[in-house]
Amino acid sequence: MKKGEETRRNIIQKSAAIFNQKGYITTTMNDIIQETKIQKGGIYRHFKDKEQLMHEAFQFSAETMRHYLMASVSQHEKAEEKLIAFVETFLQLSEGKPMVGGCPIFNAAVEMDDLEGSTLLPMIDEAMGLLIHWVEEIIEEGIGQQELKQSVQPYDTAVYIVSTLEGGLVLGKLKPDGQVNNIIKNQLIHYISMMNERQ
Amino acid sequence: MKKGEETRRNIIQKSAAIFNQKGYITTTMNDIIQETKIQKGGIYRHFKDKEQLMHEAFQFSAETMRHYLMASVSQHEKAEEKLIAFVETFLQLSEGKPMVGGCPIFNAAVEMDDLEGSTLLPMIDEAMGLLIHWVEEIIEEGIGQQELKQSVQPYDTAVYIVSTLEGGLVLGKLKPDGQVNNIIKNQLIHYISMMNERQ
DNA sequence: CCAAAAAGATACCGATTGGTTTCTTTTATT
DNA sequence: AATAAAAGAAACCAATCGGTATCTTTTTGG
Repeated sequence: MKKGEETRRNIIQKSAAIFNQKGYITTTMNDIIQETKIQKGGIYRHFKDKEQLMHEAFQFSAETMRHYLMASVSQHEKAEEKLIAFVETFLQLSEGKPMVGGCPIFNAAVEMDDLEGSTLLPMIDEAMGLLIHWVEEIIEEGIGQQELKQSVQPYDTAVYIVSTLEGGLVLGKLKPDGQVNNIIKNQLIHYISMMNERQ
Repeated sequence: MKKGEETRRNIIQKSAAIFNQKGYITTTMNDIIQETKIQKGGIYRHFKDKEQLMHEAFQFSAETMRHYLMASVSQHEKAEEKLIAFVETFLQLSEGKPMVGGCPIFNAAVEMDDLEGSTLLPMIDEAMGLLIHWVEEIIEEGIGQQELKQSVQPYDTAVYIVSTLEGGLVLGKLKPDGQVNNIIKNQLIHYISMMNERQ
């Protein structure tokens, strides 16, 4: 890999972490300079403006999270196990895995959803849609394999699970003793177990 | 009421709405000037700095939401009905009632929870604690009145309900057709009904 | 109705914002 | 090793940030 491409990725990676903690608008180019140790001229050689860097950093964050979740979920065969793995892996975000600052899609959604003219919003919308659709597919497959009850509604269930996880992650950050995460995890696992065909 | 006090409240009210949509740090004094039609000198006569205005605006928003929820919940006698009223009234935030921009406590939490030195964070923490504790009390009373099952854990259930509502509210804003709100509402009402002593 | 006090407008301040220009250094290719 | 191209540093830019000082207007209490 050429040198330039390497620093380019480094800038995206570093700034993605800052964006996810401080927010996209709140984060300044000086914040990124401080973290990357690359001067303004060096950064603006790789990105035409802050907006482009925001876009690429967001996509990087969303992808990172998808891959991390995917690696965990794909280790299981049954739908119920996949869903539990999804829940547990998602809640690892509270421990900074695979990134600090919580769910990047959700954080960006809260920051941007009331701002007019946000060019990031379509990307956020798509990334959240992907996440929900993925859970939906896991459930659909589980129903097809007759592991989950036929009465389960895949989309509704996916929206419900993701909503609870996202909300719980934020509430857990206010009381950082891990108690909230355990509550959300236990309640969701119980909820998922109720979808099982047997019992 | 004296004239000054009137404008003071007006500034708090207007800026609270902007803060809840644009975020506290992102909102500029010029945004507030534009909305209140009061010049900078006029505003800074009532508030020593932006931080003080942020604090008072947040408390105003949190109180407004509490009062709105309280007015709805207190109309019911039984715990199950109270909880359902809480869920339905909370989700009215998606329609801008009693304020635009979603839940002010949660929005502020997402914005501030990773920022160091945020003087707003303790207030956010307290406001969210109040909200959860209130739901917890409704559940405790319901158990005491033998309306809800003894096996129900008040705190855990309160955290779970609020998490789902908060997450669902944000997800609903990305797809503003009201579908997500209906899903969250139906699932939570079903969840609450399972806590009922009979059935 | 009048003076004192309160409220508000205007103009300004230094610091910081995102962004650009220019110059130097490093990397890659022959 | 020489040279061109790529990468990065440094200095600078106008615009905007939060905040202040000063002046004018409006409200208030006697």
